[in-house]
Amino acid sequence: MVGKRQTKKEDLKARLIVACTELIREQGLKNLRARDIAERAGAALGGLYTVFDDLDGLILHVNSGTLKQLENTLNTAISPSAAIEETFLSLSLAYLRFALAERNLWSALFEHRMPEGVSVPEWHLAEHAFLIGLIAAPLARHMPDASRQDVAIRARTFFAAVHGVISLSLEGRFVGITPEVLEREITVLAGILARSRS
Amino acid sequence: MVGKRQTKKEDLKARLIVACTELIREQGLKNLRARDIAERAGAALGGLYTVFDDLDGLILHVNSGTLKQLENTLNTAISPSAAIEETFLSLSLAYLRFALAERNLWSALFEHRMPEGVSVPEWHLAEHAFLIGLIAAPLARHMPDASRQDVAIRARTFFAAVHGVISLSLEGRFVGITPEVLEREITVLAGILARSRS
DNA sequence: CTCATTTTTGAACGTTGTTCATTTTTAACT
DNA sequence: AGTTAAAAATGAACAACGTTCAAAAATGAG
Repeated sequence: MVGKRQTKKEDLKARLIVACTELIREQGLKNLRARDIAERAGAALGGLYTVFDDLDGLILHVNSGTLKQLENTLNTAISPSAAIEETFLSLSLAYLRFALAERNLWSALFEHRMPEGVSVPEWHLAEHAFLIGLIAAPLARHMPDASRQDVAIRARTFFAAVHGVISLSLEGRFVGITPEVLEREITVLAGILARSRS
Repeated sequence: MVGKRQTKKEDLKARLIVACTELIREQGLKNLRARDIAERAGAALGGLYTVFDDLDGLILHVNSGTLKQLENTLNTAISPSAAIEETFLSLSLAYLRFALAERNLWSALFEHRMPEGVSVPEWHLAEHAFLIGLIAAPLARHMPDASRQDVAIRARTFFAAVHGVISLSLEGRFVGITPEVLEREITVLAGILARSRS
């Protein structure tokens, strides 16, 4: 049997992650406060620092959960046998809709920065890999002479391109465009990339 | 003749912008401190708030200067009569090199967020327009049936795509790639976009 | 039940951005 | 030049933040 000590600690950790996720979802990463998290989790302020090194550690776990959500969403949006045009289109639109539906959680994935000198831990970097894999699979069939690594790099490029369009739109930089136009542009870009030959 | 009052105020404003620019360039937006800016500008802490509403106002002016620098760099990178492939390639590579050379100032352009509820002032949003214009000019020749606005939207999409690739790389998300590979990927993407027909 | 150990707590600390009463500077007017 | 009201500069003080830590509460082995 697991001791009451460890049980309570894991419970606190889970409550903190839930509270932090909700607060980021509701108010965005920039308005996140350690005191708000502790209060919503029903814990003392100091408790947060008995589970995580600092706020960044907690945010990393929230982002980890968001990535898992995103992975599920994207996985159910595609069928492995579909043509590359259809797969790119489905992935891009599913990504766009996820970003729109969970704007703050999605933004936190890319807005969050580690403090000076500290880099993102390896276990969290690795969690991004599925995004590349999703694109690399159909792309490999279009790059039969390329190495596995080159396909992965190209997949990363294509993801970053679509991500950039969505990101710059939702950030409200430049003059804003309507969601309908954004969806159209994403559709066009996904088509261009799917049909491309370098 | 202009009064000593106004002269000194403008001088203070200029010194603050220079100091803030240098500090962002050296240490990045995240490590920017109001006290450091005032000290480097040779001013009292409170002086900052007699010229700008808050730190965000000052950062906006720094970003304004960075955009002007970027505009000069990109303008000298292209020739108006060149083919679209060459123009897209030159612009993309010049943009990449600017981002690499002034990484922190360039990052600040996109990392900076206004406080809750406050939106970026119109005069600063308008300063981004040249980026779209640079791409829209050659693109219009490839979209003869499209309206001026549709061309601008597509130009924005293409910029965002290239920007996304550079942005995600320099942020160090996912597994990093070397500058050479990044340059290759940017070259490939610029070619794909230049040759695209939707 | 006892009590040494672990966990939880929230007051306190150092560091932020911002404000404001005070001092200093400016320039219009005798 | 001297006077003085207005403007500007100053830096101590304030509120709010992330983080720490001495003290209190909870735990579980004997």
